[in-house]
Amino acid sequence: MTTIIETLKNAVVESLLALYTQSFTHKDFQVSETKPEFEGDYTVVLFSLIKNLKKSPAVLGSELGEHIIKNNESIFYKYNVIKGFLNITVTDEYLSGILQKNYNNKSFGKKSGNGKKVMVEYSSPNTNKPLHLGHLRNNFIGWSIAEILKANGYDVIKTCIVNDRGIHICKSMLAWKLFANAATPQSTHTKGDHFVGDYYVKFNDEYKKQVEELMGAGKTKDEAEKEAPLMKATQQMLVDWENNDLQVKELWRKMNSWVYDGFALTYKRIGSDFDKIFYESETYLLGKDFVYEGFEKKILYKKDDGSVWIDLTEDGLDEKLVLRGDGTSVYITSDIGLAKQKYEQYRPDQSIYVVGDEQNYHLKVLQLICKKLGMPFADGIYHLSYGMVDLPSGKMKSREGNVVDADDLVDEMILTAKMHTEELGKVKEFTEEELNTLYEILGLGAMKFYLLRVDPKKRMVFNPGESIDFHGFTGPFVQYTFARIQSVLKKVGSWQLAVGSNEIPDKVSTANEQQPTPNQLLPLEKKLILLLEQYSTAITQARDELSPSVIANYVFHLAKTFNSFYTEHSIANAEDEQKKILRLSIAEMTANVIAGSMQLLGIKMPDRM
RNA sequence: GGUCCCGUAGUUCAAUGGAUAGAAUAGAAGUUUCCUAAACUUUAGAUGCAGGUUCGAUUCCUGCCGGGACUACCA
Repeated sequence: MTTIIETLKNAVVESLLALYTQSFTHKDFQVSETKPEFEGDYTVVLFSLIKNLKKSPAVLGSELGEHIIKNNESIFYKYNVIKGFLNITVTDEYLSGILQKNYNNKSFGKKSGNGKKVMVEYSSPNTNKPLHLGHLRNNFIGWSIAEILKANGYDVIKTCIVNDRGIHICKSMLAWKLFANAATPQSTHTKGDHFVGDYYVKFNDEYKKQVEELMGAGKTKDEAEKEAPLMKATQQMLVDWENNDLQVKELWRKMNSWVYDGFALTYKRIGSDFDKIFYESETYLLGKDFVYEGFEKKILYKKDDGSVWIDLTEDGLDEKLVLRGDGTSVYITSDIGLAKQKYEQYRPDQSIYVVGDEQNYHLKVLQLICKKLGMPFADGIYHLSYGMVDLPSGKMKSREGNVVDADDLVDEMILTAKMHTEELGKVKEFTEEELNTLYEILGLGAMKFYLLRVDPKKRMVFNPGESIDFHGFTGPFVQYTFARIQSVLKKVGSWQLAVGSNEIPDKVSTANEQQPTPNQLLPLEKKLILLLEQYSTAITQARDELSPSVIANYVFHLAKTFNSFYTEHSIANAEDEQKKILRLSIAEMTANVIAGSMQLLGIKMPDRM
């Protein structure tokens, strides 16, 4: 279905050709919503056209307006020109038609399949510590982007690379071995990922002590850090791991399984899931084979110590190591290998990496090397770079112990939802189970909305006090609007059955014939239908910008407008039966679009709250 | 040092080069015999500084000031 904005753009292009025999494209001019202080619904900005056409804005505007209306009278019926702006009004009949056709169409605004496949990699945790606030932003963005792509007709594969090996994993393993006395998550009643994370912290504490001791004995900091027994033991453990030492591998498997159990709980709770999980332990050796190719193409070169490098200085970057002197691969190498494997297994047209902006350089290097090697998937790599989440006090630093733990935060949000709900006392007859479900829906809704309402590219501040707010530009605000609509629809209950959706068009069109006055829709009614019609535009824009915040802003605006409408006009007790049906249709369609939008953000809707 | 990002109401966020820079929250003042007041209405409050590009700049360019990230044979 063509949106009103597209229709208007087409009409402008057609009119320009018909009137002045000059062709323009959609990109040559702008169409936006008309500002509320002017009359009209959509505005064509004429400035960019007047140069080529050698017309004054006033003349161009009226000639264009006249022509557009004459040729599209079912959609546009009135115009005015102010300065360089042509304001056009949409007919009530057209908007009513959209409403009648779509008020109970739950897939309204979504696009049908376009045959393109996109892979979205997100989350990508380390198995040495529990998830924190930053991971939550990553997870919510990744999940939402996948939904937004689906709504735009893409075939989406959600994936995750688990960083389950390496020196950092060995640190928690070693600490457990030395200090745990064979304790387990079960024996200590601790969630597995937190349990292992505690030993990672323990390692760092003990390591720090050793380093300080050595420095007290006259060593420099560098020497002390290298010579500390714990560090040496960790490095030995990594070597043993790579040599498939049975005991080390067994310990590694055991501790990782604890972490996976913990992650599974968290993922389930926050609603994250993946179609395919890659494990670094299985992919870290990949990527070495491209080295030979690279030598042949004279892209890579060897240094005296046997290490292999690529020179990216011509592209404004540095020289980058791809293989160590001993022939083992580094991060970038296995990432290239993984990228290749992804391509070979799934053949996506595009591969989106949801990765923090501290890795901008790394991802740039990754894509550039792939390009230089002539990999077919190189151009499809896209880094969806998101900013860090700061606290009001500044950056989260695990060393300073001010990391916001994901599980704690979820608990806190749900608890806050509970307190608010109990205070308001609107759902007293809910069962225990219904209440718990409601608290989760509200708490998670508040948290997801808070983290997704900001453009991913931007660094954002997480304010514990404000984020728990359930008023204003928040998830619960939108959820509340939805619940209210459900309440009205439930109360009126039988309207669809009694009236029948196929009867509505007759009634409205009859009314139109009898009453050709253009003011059939009240301002807020019209505003809402216009907004609802823009849903698919928001979905498209969210994809173009790869930003869930577009949806969050849209749905908030919609809910806000509906609340004004709800306060201003009675739905169930409307002036007459026709108005009642109109408003019920608006309410139902608003509820559907709200639920659809929030689904794109991974947020569920309560029927009551 | 080099590369890149960011400076918008007290605070947190908006604004493909377009009309009088929008919201939310905190502040002030109101709205409940009537579909859920987690709501609605009114009010006050901002583009770091200095230039440039043009009909028009929060947006593009240059310089300065302030904040941040990256610049590992860690991942």
